[in-house]
Amino acid sequence: MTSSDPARAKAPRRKRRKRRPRLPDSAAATRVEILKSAACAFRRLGYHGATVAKIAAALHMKKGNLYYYFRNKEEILFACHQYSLDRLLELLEQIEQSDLGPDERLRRLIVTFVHTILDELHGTALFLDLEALGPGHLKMVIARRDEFDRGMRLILQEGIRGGLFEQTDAKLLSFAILGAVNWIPRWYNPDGPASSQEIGDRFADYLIAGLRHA
Amino acid sequence: MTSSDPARAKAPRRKRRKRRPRLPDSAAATRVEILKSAACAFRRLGYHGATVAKIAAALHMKKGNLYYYFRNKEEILFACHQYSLDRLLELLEQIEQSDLGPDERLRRLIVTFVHTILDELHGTALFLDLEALGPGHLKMVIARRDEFDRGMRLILQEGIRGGLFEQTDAKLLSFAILGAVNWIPRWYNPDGPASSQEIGDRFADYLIAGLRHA
DNA sequence: GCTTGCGCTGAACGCTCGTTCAAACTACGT
DNA sequence: ACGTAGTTTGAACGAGCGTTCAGCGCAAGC
Repeated sequence: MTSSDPARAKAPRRKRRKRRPRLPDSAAATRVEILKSAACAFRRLGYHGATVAKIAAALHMKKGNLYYYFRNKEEILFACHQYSLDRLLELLEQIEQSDLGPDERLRRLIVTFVHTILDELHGTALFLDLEALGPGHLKMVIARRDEFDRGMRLILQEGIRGGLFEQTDAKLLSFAILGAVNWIPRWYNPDGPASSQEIGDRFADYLIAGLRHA
Repeated sequence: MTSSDPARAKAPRRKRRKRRPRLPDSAAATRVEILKSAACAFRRLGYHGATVAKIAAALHMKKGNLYYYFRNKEEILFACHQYSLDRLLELLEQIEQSDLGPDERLRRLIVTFVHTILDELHGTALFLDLEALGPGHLKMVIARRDEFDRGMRLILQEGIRGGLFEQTDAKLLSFAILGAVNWIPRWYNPDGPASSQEIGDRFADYLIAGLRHA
C-alpha cells in the first residue's frame, strides 16, 4: 500500500496539474537513460534542434515511448537541469563542509566540476537552453543556479578577504571561471589527447594562478 | 567526357546554384540590420528557436521580406558568422602587425574582443549554432575560426618561449581564455553596473595574470 | 502621366515536429 | 492457460515553421 499521497489534498497554489502516470520504480533507470540521450542531443543540436525522435532513436526506441516516462519535451529538459544541479550543489556542499583553505576549495571545485560535466553528464553544459523552460521551471533552475554562483563567489571573497587573492570584483571573476569551464564541452573530444582529469588540473592551475598576489 | 565544364554541362562538383537576386547597393544597410536582429535572436533563442517571423518583427517587417535579402535562414546564420569573423580576424591582423610584446598583444586582443562582441555585435557569441550550417558553409566558418585560434595560440607560445609566460599547453590556455570571453554574452546586462570596457579590462587583468611566472 | 523597378506584403504551400492514444507485446503470478 | 500490470509501438492529429510568389505601393526618370 502506498502511504498517504502528499499534496493531493488541495494545492491551490498551482493550476490543476494533469495526473502524473506514477511510474513504478523499475522505470527510474530508463528515465536516466533518456536524460543522458537528451542531454547529449541538446548539447549538440540545441533544444529546438534536437527532436524527440532523435533522442529516442539513440536508445533504439520510438518517440512515442518517451511520453510514457515524461509528460513532454520541456519536462525532459527540466529534468536534465535538475540532474546536473543536484550533482553540482552536492559538490558545493561537500566543499563548504570541508576545512580547506580558499585556494584548495576552489581547486577542488574546478577539478570536480570539470570531471562531473565531462564524464558523468557527457558534456551537458550547465545553464543551457534556459529560454526553452517554462516560467515555473525556469524560476527553479535560476534559483539553484544562483545558489551555486553564490557559493563560488563566497570562496573567492574569502580568499580576497584573507589576502590570499588579489583584490578585485568577485562577481566578474566567478563569471570568468564559469565561462572557461562551461565552454569546455564545446571543444572537448573524449578521444583527444587531454583527459578530463588533465583538463581539470590545468584549468585549475591557470584559473587560480590568476587570482594570487603578484 | 569527364572533363570539367564549369559552365552548365553537368557541373558535378557543386549543385546547381539558384539564381542570386543580385541586390542593389541600397539594400546593403538593410542586410546589416537584418543580421543584427537575427544575431540577437539566435543568441537568445538558439537558431531553431528563433523564427524568421520574430527576426523580421523586431525590424517591423514581415517574414516574407527577409527572402528578398537572403536566400534562406541558413544563409542569414552564415552571414552572421562571416560578419563576426571579419571583425575578429581584422583585429588579429592588426595585432600581428604591431610591434607589441606578447602580454600587450594578448591584452589588446582580449579587450577589443570583448568590446567588439558586446558593443558591436550585440552579444553574438562566436562559434554558436555551428551545427545548423550546411556542410559547405560550416567548412568555411571552421577554417576561419581555426585561423583565429591559431593566431591566439601563437601569441601564447611566443610568450612562453620568451619566458614571459609559464610553460603549459597553449591549446588548453587558449580554450580557457576563449571560453571565459565567449561566455560573457550569457550574463552581460547592458544596463548593469559593469561597462564593456570595464569587463574587458578586468578579464584581461585576470586572464593574463594567470599566465605569468610565479 | 506613364513606365520601371525596388521594397514590401498577405496568403498559401508542404513539411516537420510534439503530442496523443488505442492496441499490441512481454513477463510474471496464480 | 489465463489475467494483469508494465512497456512499447504505429498511426494519426494539429500546430507552427520555412519558403514561395503574385501583386501592391511608391518614388524617380522620361
